[in-house]
Amino acid sequence: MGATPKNIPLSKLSLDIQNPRLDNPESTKDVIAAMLEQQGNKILRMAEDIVEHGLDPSSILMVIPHEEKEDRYVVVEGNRRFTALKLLGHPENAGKYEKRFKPLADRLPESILKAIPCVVFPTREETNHWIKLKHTGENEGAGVVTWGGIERARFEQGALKRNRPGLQVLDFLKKHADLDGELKDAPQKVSITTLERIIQDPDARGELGLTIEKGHVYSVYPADETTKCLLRIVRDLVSGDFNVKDVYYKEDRKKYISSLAEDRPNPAKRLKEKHSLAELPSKPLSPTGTGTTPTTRGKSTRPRRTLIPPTFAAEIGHQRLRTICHELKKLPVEDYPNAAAVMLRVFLELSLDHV
DNA sequence: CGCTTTCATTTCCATAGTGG
DNA sequence: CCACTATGGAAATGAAAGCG
Repeated sequence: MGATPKNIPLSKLSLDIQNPRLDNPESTKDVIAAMLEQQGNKILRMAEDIVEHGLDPSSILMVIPHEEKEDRYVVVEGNRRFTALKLLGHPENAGKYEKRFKPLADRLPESILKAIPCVVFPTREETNHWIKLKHTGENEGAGVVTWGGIERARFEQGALKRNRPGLQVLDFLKKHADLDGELKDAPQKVSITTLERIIQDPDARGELGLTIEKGHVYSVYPADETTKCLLRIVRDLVSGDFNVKDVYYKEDRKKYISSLAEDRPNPAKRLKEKHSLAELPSKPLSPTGTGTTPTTRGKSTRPRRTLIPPTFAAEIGHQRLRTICHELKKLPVEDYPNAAAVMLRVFLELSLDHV
């Protein structure tokens, strides 16, 4: 152990000859040449970003002491960043990219190159684990788990100002519909770009009674009509046998929308005014259950959706029976009436045999 | 000119293949 | 026999073209 943070000037840092991105370079000159050869434009882009925003403070260079030269360090992690910095310091080494690095170098505040935040490790071995985590994927979750479409959309809508229509649809459904059973984690599972492909098609929008202005989604139908059809679409999206290719081209989308049939909103119920999906008040929990106010905690007022109540407790000695019981607590009867019926029969017959 | 649609590139995923 | 890797194909996303 003993990784210590330290600010080191550019002049005291060396490129790593053993950089895994490169195939056997001889000298640091080669390293730079090879890095530029491999990904010149990416490094240029990074240099631009550094000039504009400075160095990413959350991600510092990992260095180890130089083997020969006292007082110098070798950069073992962050070589792309370091190459960008080095070329910002000495654009004359950038070969064919020189002309493009020069103006960037002129704009770079000098202080940046004087003290580059690094973390010093005593030996290369001690860096291996951390480098692996950064570069070899998720590592069962120990490493970097990259964002999917939904996470990205959330970020774009939240932190950046860009509105994502798909996200508004999902948030709307979370507020206004009971997402349970197969749809419980639908908001995480749907491919948001596919959803947006549908609702960004003007013809589809017309059928669904939606409009999008500056990324904000509006509906001209009452909430329950909107919910009905959006829920259907989301259900299709997570159903497994549905993906982009079903709505890839305009013609596909047309077919798909008409296949929604009565799940489309009823034109008779069209409202005069459009309203924003985001601003609709939440729907009351159970519109029908007025008298029996379920203020008491404990029992759920929601109608049961499975054959065996999920709370049902029984000691079942038989392995297979136990798992069948478990499955019957999860299988939504509405959606799988036959499977549920057959399973129940098997469950009963096996139970009798077992007794 | 901005919004749609189509095309191209990148990324993801499943499966066959390979070696321990 | 199992676990891991390479590979091809499909899907998602980004970019360009097209259209009104």
